[in-house]
Amino acid sequence: MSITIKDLAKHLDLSITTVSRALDGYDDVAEETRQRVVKAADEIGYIPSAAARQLRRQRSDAIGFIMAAASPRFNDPMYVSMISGLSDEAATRRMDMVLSSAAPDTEEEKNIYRRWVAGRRVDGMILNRIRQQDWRAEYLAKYHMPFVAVGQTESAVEYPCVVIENSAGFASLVAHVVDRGHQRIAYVGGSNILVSNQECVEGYRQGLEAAGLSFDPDLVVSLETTEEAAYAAAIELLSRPNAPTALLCFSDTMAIGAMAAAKERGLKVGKDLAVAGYGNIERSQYSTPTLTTLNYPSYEIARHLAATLLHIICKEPVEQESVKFPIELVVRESTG
Amino acid sequence: MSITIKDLAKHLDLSITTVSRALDGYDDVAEETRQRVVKAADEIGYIPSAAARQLRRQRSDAIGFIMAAASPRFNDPMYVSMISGLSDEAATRRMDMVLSSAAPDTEEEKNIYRRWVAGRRVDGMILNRIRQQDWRAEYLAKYHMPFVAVGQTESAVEYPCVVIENSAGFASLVAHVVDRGHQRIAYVGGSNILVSNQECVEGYRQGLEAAGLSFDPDLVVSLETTEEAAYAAAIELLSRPNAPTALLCFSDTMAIGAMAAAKERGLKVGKDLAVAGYGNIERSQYSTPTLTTLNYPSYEIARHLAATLLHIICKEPVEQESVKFPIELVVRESTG
DNA sequence: CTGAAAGCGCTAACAC
DNA sequence: GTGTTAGCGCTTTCAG
Repeated sequence: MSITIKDLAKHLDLSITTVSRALDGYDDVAEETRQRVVKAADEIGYIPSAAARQLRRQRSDAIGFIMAAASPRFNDPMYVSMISGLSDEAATRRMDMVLSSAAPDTEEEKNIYRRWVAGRRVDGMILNRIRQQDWRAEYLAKYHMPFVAVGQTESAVEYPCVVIENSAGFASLVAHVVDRGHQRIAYVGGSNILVSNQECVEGYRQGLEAAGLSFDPDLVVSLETTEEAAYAAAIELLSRPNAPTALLCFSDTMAIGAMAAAKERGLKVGKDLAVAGYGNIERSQYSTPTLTTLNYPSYEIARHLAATLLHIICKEPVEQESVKFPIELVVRESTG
Repeated sequence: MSITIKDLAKHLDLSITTVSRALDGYDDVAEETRQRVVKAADEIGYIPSAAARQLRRQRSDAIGFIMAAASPRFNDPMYVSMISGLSDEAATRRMDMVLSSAAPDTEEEKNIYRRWVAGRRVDGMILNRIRQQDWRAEYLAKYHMPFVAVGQTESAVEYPCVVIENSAGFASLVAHVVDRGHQRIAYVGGSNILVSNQECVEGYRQGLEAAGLSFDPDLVVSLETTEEAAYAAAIELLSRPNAPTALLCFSDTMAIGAMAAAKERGLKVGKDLAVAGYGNIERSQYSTPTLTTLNYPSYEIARHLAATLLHIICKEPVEQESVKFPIELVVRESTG
């Protein structure tokens, strides 16, 4: 089949041991020999078999990531920068990333975990969209598979994560629209299963409190994180007798749906109605009107996550168990 | 470490051979035994080690894909649907996708290929953005690594691919703007190294010819596929004494850059100037004005590519060597 | 129908 | 410094 270490050893008239050690840069091999080996390996095009090496070393040199599939063929554009960040960081250590997508909490998702974890296909995993009770964290902990995540669950398992300042972000968003004169502010949220959504609600509540406004549960909705769901919810909210004048959304995509609803209802966004999103995806700066949002630095977050995970895998000390990522307000036209 | 086939065999008081065969569904094992084995494997949570299996079977059960990294932290949003399509299709065969990103024609890119191909980390590769002289195709062919691609190179290597009707697409785009009354039409293109760009130029030329307009090389520019590059080029084009009144761009991102240039020059897109893109990315329907573009069904293309590749890997007959994907015109505000 | 044994390609003790 | 040897966990002949 492919060219193996045996071929190379024979070619050089050396034992495979010596070849292996020379290539791995051990110091108990004569410098001259090492050079000969490296040169020959290069000429002959020898690359160690990943499978053999993995089997022997009990390491796969790969990290795994699973995208939360929304509907088939549609996934959040944020994933591109996330994935780029993860694979860029992995590449710095000559590691690979193995990727899949699955709908959250499905049998399909579990199967991938089983394949990857019990089958030792990866050395570690990255999780995002952490859920309140997240079986993934428990599963990985149980199998001693290193992992890092965006956000912390409620479960007992401890793991390194990046903390996104969702509460502070939404509080600042509330402050911003209050400053623009709004009093009836709604929160168009995502699934309550998501920890981040709950944090956003909390920030929303804090923001209201800080502004001396009362929290009205009727102005908080919990939806699927899609444009359509947000559109429908916004239509309903805006049809109420005492309709809100500001809609703060859990994602930019949802905000865009909400803006469509406003247009449908004959309201001018940025004037009659304030709309804001979360994510600062590219679209948000090209929508009409341009969207006020909270910036979410996904590439940087991903690099940090991967770097931390690689530290753990390589048993290097991890600087900090959790690092905070500030979320900053990006003011554009949609809030006037 | 993890639980192995040996443990399971001991637990059942069977030989590992029988266990292996029972699990792989061979028919030369007693039905009763098979059931016992399957049940025990499930209870005990046995999953075969990926590395051991790969080593023995000389297959990795994974396909590889490398994104063309533009600048660090920025990658085309089209990749999300592409990657989703690839991994969804791979999942249907319980295969994984290994992913990386690298700038085209760099040493980094070559290193990944070496690792994956010579190291047998993948069973096949998917290529997009095929280049005129594409070393990747030659390299993969040389190492007998199965692959499929978006588009065909000029090199001698034969491989299955999807053919994107770039020429027909751009010809229809020209026809459309001519129909809207434009006579001086420029092509704001991508790198000439890309086969697809050349095809677009060809379609542009055909479209002009069909409309009885002459081809002016000065109205064709070749750039990096970024918003910034297109912005700069559009500024230059629009400053000319005999400026074009229509800009057809190689990508939606470039078209958005061109629209920004038009605004800068005080031109009203859709009225004074027609702009069109290619890709039909999400942004294109939320830009101001909304963008006329050519739809590129990346999810479907990806699924088809992966399906074909998996056929080849599994040595199943491939229906057709190359399949054509039609590119359809999506008319929006930017062309009036 | 089931088991014994070889070996995929590599690394890591351990000898010399 | 270098070679011999024993496995990593699995699949697959080949016997029985």
